[in-house]
Amino acid sequence: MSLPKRFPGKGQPPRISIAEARAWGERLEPGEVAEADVEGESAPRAVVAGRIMARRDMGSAVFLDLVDRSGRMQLAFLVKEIAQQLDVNLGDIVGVSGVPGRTRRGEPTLFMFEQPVLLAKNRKPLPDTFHGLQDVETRYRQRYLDLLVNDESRADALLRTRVVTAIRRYLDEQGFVEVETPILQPRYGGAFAEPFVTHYNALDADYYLRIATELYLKRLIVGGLEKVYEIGKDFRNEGTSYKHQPEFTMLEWYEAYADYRDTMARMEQLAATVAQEVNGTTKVTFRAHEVDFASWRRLKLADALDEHGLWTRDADELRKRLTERDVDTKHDKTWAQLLDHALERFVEPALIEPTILHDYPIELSPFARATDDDPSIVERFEYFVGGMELGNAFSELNDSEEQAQRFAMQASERAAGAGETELGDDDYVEALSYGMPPTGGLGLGIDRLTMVLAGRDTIRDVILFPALRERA
RNA sequence: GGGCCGGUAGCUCAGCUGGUAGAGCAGGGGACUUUUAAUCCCAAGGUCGCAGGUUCGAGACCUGCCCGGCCCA
Repeated sequence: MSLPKRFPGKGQPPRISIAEARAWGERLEPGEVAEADVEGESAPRAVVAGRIMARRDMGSAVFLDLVDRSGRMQLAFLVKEIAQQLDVNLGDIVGVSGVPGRTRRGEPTLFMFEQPVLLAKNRKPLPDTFHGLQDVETRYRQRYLDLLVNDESRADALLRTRVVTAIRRYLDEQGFVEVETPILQPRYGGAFAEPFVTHYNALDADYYLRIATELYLKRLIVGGLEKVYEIGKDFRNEGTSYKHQPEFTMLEWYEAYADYRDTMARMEQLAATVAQEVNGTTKVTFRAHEVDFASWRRLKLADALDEHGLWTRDADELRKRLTERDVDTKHDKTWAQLLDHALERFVEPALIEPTILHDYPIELSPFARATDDDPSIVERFEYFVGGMELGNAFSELNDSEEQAQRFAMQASERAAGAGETELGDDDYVEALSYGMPPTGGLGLGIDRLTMVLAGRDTIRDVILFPALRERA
């Protein structure tokens, strides 16, 4: 049997969404069906299509639940001959044309007077439509089944697209231009992370999947595009956790003539705007805490560490204090690494309320501009919600000579045993040497933001196809 | 990489102290004239993650491995 390639066919009334058909039914009284306005006209029809998600046989009457992306609606087959010959099952995709109405009990229903058009046959049993699909591994490996039977999964997927749309709308309205920069790069940089390495056959050269968009976007600021952003995948060759995936979606923006204070204000505005647009409120519950995206605390990094008795510029002293707190520091070679460890272990988990942590040590921040009153501290901030970092931003270093020195500083950190450092990028330094306006830049983890807005505990719930090992 | 937990029918789950594999839903057949997790009857459905081992006998106990989850590094 050959199934139709389109529905409805040419010359037939257009398909409407199930939500629209349902609303049509809801305008009628219980027990009522839509009637023709004019004598001699046939009753009005609603043409809809979707997947059959329930079938209830009742003697010579059959009821189906039809589902599309907009919602669910009951179909009633009350004509005996049609009901008895109805040859469709759970999971089949059908198109129908029916008269809108409501049953005696008030359920919006399409009353059917002809057979549905079978558009796709389901040949495998669907997962339990009452309990849904519970096995997390199957949910990730066969996400289509998860989306079909678990309403929350579908809601999360749709919420994520609203997040991205809201971000784009905000930035577009603010005069930013969206750009695309290379994912395959001859050098990687812009973050402290291990790259994925690949090989470019035509050039016979190793290339890297980008770990950040930073350095290309700033080249565009040099080129005069003034306000740019990119939303795209970054790749980091590391393990997974509730907040880590090897490929993840990052927003970065760069704004000429702005500094990190302007960038803080813009981030706060974006966060509140997106939350409001996506959820209708700036308040969300994440990991059992209610937090408000419209209310950000600003805290100096040194003060945050001092609250835990961990602010000192002396590496030996810091190591001693961490060891006293049962932290294993044997992998931390430099002061900067010890500090990072202290931040991650004690400060970050405590930042439940939306918090901006600012003024970072220069060793950890090779692209950020120094503060006016302390050359060892840079105009950089990271921001946190629910004990999780959402992003990182700074007043961009725009002096090419100083940038070259910073790369040299990174090389000496590396020589001292720091594992995560920036490799130099002469091509980037050259770009800066043509002059880059003072610029404020920011990165934002889209997956993590979506997690918080969706109230999900794991990043895998907001990534449709999370990374999994190949099954043997 | 380490520790803990899990993997039984397509799905959701039982399975005791080791004694030969169970239910509900889905799928098949039947009954029922407004049901909505419809209901009722019948039949069918298994590499108990994989491989070894212990035992008269293993879904269960032991070892290794695979996949997933949580925590730690």
